[in-house]
Amino acid sequence: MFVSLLSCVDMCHFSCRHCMSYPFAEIEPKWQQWWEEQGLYRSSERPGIPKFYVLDMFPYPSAAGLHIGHPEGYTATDIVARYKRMRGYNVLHPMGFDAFGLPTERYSMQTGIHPRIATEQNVANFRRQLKMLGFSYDWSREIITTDPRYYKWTQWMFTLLYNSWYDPEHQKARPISELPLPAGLTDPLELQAYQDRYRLAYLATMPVNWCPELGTVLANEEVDEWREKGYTVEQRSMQQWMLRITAYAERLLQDLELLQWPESTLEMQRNWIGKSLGATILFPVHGHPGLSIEVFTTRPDTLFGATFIVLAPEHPLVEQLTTPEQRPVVESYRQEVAQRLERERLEQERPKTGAFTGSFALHPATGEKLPIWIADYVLLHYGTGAIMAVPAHDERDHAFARALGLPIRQVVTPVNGDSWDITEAAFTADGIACNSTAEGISLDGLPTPQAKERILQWLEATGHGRRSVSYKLRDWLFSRQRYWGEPIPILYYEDGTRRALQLDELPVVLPERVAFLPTGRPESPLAAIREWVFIQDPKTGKPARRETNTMPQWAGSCWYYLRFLDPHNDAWFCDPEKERYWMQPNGVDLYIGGAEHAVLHLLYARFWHKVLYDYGYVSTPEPFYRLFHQGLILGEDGRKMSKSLGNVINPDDIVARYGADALRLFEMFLGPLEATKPWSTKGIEGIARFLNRLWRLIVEEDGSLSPSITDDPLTEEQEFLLHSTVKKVSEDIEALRFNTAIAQMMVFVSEVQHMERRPRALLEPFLLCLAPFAPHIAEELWHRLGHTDSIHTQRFPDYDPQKATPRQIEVVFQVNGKVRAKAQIPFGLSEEELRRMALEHPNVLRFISGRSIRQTIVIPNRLVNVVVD
RNA sequence: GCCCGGAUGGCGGAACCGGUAGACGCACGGGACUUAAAAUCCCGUGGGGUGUAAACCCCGUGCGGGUUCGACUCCCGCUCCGGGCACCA
Repeated sequence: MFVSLLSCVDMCHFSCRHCMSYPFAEIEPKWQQWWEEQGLYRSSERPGIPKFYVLDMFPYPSAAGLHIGHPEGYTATDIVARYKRMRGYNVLHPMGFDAFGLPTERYSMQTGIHPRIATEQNVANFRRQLKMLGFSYDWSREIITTDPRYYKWTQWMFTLLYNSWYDPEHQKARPISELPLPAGLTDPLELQAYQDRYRLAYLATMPVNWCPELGTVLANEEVDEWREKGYTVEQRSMQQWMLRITAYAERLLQDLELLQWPESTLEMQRNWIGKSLGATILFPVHGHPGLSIEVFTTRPDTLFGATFIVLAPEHPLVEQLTTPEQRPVVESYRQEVAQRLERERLEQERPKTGAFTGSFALHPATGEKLPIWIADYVLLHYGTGAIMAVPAHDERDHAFARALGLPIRQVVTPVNGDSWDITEAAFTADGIACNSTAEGISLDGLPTPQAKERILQWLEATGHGRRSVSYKLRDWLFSRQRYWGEPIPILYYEDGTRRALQLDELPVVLPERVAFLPTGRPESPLAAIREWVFIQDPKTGKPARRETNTMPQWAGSCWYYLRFLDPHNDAWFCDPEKERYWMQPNGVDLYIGGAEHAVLHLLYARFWHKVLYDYGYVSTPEPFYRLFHQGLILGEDGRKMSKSLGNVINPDDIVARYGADALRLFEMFLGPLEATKPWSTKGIEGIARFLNRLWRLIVEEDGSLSPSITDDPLTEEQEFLLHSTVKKVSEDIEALRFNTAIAQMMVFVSEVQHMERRPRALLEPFLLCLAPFAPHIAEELWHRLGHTDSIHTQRFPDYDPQKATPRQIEVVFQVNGKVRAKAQIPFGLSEEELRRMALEHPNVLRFISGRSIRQTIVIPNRLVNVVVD
């Protein structure tokens, strides 16, 4: 009985939903097919017509299919693309797939399905889902980064980097052949080693994160993710390809000025680049004539407070500086540190440890002997890998001095003259210099900024140091020991020389037959395919070995926005004329994607773009001028959607139940685009109601056109409703405030619902406003109203500012800032008239009686505030 | 620890340049239609109070101050939440 009752309710629910909902399941695929047949969203260069390039961050096609978060950003760009088209712009709105990467390779290891096949399947599913949502992509421009016709150019760009050096004088990349060489450098291996120090892509041996189970190195940002899944990650020293992104640090920082990006993202990039101004100072080593330790500091004004020197444990001078007596201590400390690196480095306030080398440096101003220590709180890769320790004015140095009993000398006092207990804590703020006098130099009494300037001049004049700049940014580790990535196009010869392949030799195609299972050896599965690795080089006739490492996942996304401009060109990555047409003057005009790419993809792509710019291959210094991040959509429970929590919403289910238009509208209505906000199943039902109400304005229950539709001219009220709606919707689209645009459209529908006669002149412009948001229902109703051409090729309606202002408006009368009365007045009523009305209003009189009026403030069309004693 | 965001009804949110706080949606309550339900439509809904009623009053945008005729909005000092970086000299 219970069961039958349930099924009855279910059936009723089911059948009612079908008879009451507009037929989205029919009309959505119908129009999608029609649009495709008509080629409605194809774009081509049309000189003289203003262009608009609106781009999504293309997805990684996982086996799980589209996540509910994908349609959020994609709908936003689609609304803008459709709106701009209707405004007469030549819009480029492409889509593709970023398909190389570890997740697919892992999937293949588990299922035995070849990554190429798995990618094809996943892409097909993603493409189906994207088409189901009715996005206006120009699918003829689709690209997939794993296509050899695409990655040919990714490989070519690598060779461009390899064949370039950064000329600091001209501040740009130049061909390596133009690198000035030292006289007498003729040996090929020596020449190669010399050039390697300048190439933008170079080999370096360094400690990396190696995961034995995965059989690959991992990027630093990937380590935590895999450790959480139970994999081990260890440090290994391996030879790796690096990209010299640090050469571009200053330009990457400076050009952020050109961009309209979220402040948080700009800030993250600035922090990531991490520019510090300061000085490098030379400390001669006692007993080693001619040998100096170079330190970097941002506080040269505290030079007189330096009481010891600390080198990074891996610093190249440690060997030479360690005295025989101290060797055992130093050696054991270095080993301890090397092992510690393998453990988590996360322990926040690790106690300071170190070892004394036995040597001393000489203070450049006082000649005092300063002990030279090594400690792991000094990092090899930042600054010069060595510091002058000023425990009085640096917290870390203070902690170290306290832990090891080293002297602390105060050389800066608080500006306000307060005393400061320097043994208790470091004083790190700016202040007034003291105890800072030696022969020929004194800083005493100078405020910190002036003290810095004085000491810098002294350092430069005496040759003890110079102004310098340091960046946190490090070079980009670019190789992976993976199969599913772009092969790095390098050949090695038996004599130790190597060369990058030339354009006519690209692409280096990924061999199809491969064993994916990790070998346990620190090399790519490609290394096992001997017939692919070992070849006779056709250009030189010499036996050669291919590079078996592949590129990281980020490579393909570094330039895809350029390939969309000319996706089928086999002769060049992008025709220069097409590049100029679509990229001038502001590159990608709108780029929307997740904030998780704030520093990785968005920094890497900017770097590659600048290299291409230096060669004149692209015409703008930056790729993406306006960037926006869509916020995360949480599960209905307010937690992040995840399979294990069971709160994942699948777009396929939503579209089946409510239609694509409802999903699109709802994701935009949820809240501000950039906000994190929870999904709500009840909420989408509200959107479905709105669309049904709209449908019933025009279509009768039997499917015929509503008899309420007339050819009447608009009344004044109707004109106001229409023009204020057009104004609100167009302004909100430009500002990406889709939630409030939809709210206004809801107001419109509610009002029209109550009209017995519904003029076409009211409904049709409204459908044009709705078309970018809900393209299917707008197209269907447009056709039902008798049109035969597409609504999406119409002009977006203009509004008349006069008609968008109401005739009557409510104003408030305040007494001392409190609302005491309201009144309906004609819009634009004069200040005098308003003031008179306020002062005559009984409720106002009641509050001002017996008091004297000090002031009356009149804000036309808004309020009158009467200020009384 | 440092850097960036944010905090508004029962919930998601709105309020553009300092000018009616709570648009729009959800949820909830009442009503109409219906044998009944669903769907649909109408009315109400920040909290408290006075009044038969029409109305009217007080409080209210995380907390404490300030500027202003007037503050969700600006300034100073906190609390909590989210994100990023993290021994960067």
